Amino acid sequence: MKPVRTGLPLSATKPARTGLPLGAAEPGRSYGGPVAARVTLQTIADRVGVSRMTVSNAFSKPDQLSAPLRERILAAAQELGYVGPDPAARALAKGSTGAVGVMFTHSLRFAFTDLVATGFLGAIADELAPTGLSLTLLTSADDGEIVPARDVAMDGALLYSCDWTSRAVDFLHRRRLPLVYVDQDPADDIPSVNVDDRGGARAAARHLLGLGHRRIGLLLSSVRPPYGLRDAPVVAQGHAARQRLRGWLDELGPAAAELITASQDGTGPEQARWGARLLLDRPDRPTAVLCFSDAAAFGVLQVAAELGIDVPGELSVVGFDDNPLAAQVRPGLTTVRQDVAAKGRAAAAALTAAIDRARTGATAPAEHVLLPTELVIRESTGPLT
Amino acid sequence: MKPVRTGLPLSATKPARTGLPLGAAEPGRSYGGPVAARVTLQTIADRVGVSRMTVSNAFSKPDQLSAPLRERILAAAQELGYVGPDPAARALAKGSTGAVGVMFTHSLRFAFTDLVATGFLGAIADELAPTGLSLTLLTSADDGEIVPARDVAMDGALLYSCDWTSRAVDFLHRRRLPLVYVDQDPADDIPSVNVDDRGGARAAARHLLGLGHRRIGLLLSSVRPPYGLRDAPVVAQGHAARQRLRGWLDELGPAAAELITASQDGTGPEQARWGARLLLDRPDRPTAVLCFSDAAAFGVLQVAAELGIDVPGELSVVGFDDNPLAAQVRPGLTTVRQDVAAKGRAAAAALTAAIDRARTGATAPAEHVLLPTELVIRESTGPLT
DNA sequence: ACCTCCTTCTGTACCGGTACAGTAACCCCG
DNA sequence: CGGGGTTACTGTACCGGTACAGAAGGAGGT
Repeated sequence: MKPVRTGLPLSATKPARTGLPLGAAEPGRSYGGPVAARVTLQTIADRVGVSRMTVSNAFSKPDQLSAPLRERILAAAQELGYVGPDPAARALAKGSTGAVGVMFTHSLRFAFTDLVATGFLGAIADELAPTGLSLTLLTSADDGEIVPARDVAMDGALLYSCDWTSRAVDFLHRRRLPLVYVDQDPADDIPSVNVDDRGGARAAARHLLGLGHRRIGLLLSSVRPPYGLRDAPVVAQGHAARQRLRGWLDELGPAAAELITASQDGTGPEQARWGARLLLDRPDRPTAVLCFSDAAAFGVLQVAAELGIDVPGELSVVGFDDNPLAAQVRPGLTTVRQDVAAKGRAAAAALTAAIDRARTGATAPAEHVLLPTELVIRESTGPLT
Repeated sequence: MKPVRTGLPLSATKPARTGLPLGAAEPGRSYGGPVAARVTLQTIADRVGVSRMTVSNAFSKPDQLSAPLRERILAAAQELGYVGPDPAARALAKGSTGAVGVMFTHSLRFAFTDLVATGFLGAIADELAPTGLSLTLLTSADDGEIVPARDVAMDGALLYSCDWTSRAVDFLHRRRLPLVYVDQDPADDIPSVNVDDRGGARAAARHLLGLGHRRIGLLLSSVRPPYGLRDAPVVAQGHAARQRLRGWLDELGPAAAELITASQDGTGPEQARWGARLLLDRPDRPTAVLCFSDAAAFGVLQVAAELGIDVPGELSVVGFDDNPLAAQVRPGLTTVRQDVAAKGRAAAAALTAAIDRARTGATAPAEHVLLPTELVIRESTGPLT
């Protein structure tokens, strides 16, 4: 007698299979309902007359059994319509799913509309593909019953443009998942990938100063009253935005009397135009504007055109990111390039490394990658006239 | 005595907890290694002095236990650093993960670069968010050890711009996952979402005929020699491409002697330019071109500009999709609009419906959605001169 | 002939939850 | 004061796999 897992109480056992060729196919203990019962490893095992474990090995560890037997098992599986080990069960038993998450605070739509985000994600997808890991898109929504960050099985996650304080991010941490921060304030024990936002911003500011500009507008993101320029490097939303502002102020001087700031909420085109108006409608209109992103800069270019302000004759505009559109708008946008594809590749590599580390129990210190930025001068900036 | 699941052999049991307040925290049976042992439902149960089931209910079915006890349990969980039921285990026990897949044949990068794809995916993401389902991106890659389509746990999947014959698609079917076809030849038993490609193509062709064009070029996708126009409606890759061609031929007449066809491989900009050259370099250059996508049409516009061919003066160009860029290129591209956002919403809705159906065992017939298309006339088409 | 090693397969004990069918205590009612 | 219905919690039996430690049998060495 050998015990066999069945739907019956444990005391019920089945006589051992002899391994002899079977006649008619056993139709899978059909007390599961009128539909065909679920085919599991056990079904195949019974059919072929081997142990469940051997069938498992046939799929997951081919070198653990003889080739002919494996063939027989695979054939039986095919015949019974068994595709392979159930992913959910395997995930539980092995402790690893084949998927990693990417977390956004913004609506997920942002992940597909913003060219900087899509470039980044595309690179991740490409980099992850050969490892066999799939990419799961996570939102920080935590209102519903289901909170992806807490309830989706995954092997690790990328935190990208996330709200630091969201409950979802907290879940991710508390689950002790291998994480990688992208464009976030680095933490000692968590690998991170960042670009040299501050350095790039400095270059942008120096560029304008070199052209003679002194009344320079700064277009910030999500800095609401009562906060002003002094607090902005702290309260602006997003590590990148804060670093960029810091970089500008490094060069311009934090107290520069002639700095004019405006802040927009969010990253959509409407918000960009709104922020642009705040700067361009003023009587003491700046002669140049530094924008926290290209998307924001596009708003400035557009509003300038509407107001009949010549760029770069009357107004210089500098963006950030080198969005693919930056080279295509007229005039071409001077901007600070970051290599989003490289960022994506680095992030994916850091994540797979972190997952490996967690799996093997290795305790290498967390790596912190800082990618360079580069000022790209196009037609939207010119000398003060 | 009540049996308690421990790491010890089954015969070992533990005396029942009395429910009295506990002294020092039991440090989680630390024979798991030097690091803190994993915190599970049982850990919390032992701590609070209730059954594992009650702890499970505290998280998953709040109305199954009294509020004060639930509070105590949640507090203990918090204290022990327990985030919530393990997603993998829950997936196995409940038979549902919180994620659905979207399958691409193209490199995943395509999912993030093609504006038609991103619009579609963004809409899906938006539509799915309130349901709590996460989106997992799947490739049809099946070379590695891990095949996402077979090895990733999910509740259902969308098949989008897929290679019909790929092994990955087959896996998805054989797993009996709830599926929805998008832009695929509909199958009776599987819900599908399509747009009226054929009708739209007819409108495009009629438009050109009405403008007097007779020598019309057709830019196809992935129709390699030895196949010609006659076979193209069958062999062209992608349901949409085939339907569009059929629609053109409906109006132009399949044997129209003056039709000129060219085919490009793939959907990238280079391929588009290459396909465009095939048409425009000929001595019997067509006076108008119907393209299977806007992306291809952009290639035609670009090459025409390079060759000094005036559009629409010497050449009319019609695209397909109404890619967001179609309105922005010069001259504005006449095209057949499909509402990709609506397609995404419909696909997401169909998938959640299919998943519900599978869950409840309901057997409603599969729905087949067909969304309208609309000819959008811009500046790239004009009368034959 | 005996011992060792390797290959191939098996059995048990998990992975960490949930479903479902109890059971005990309490409440209300006639 | 017994019966019927709640409410609150418990026990058992799974979900469908994998890890790991045997066990059986044959090959090879001495």
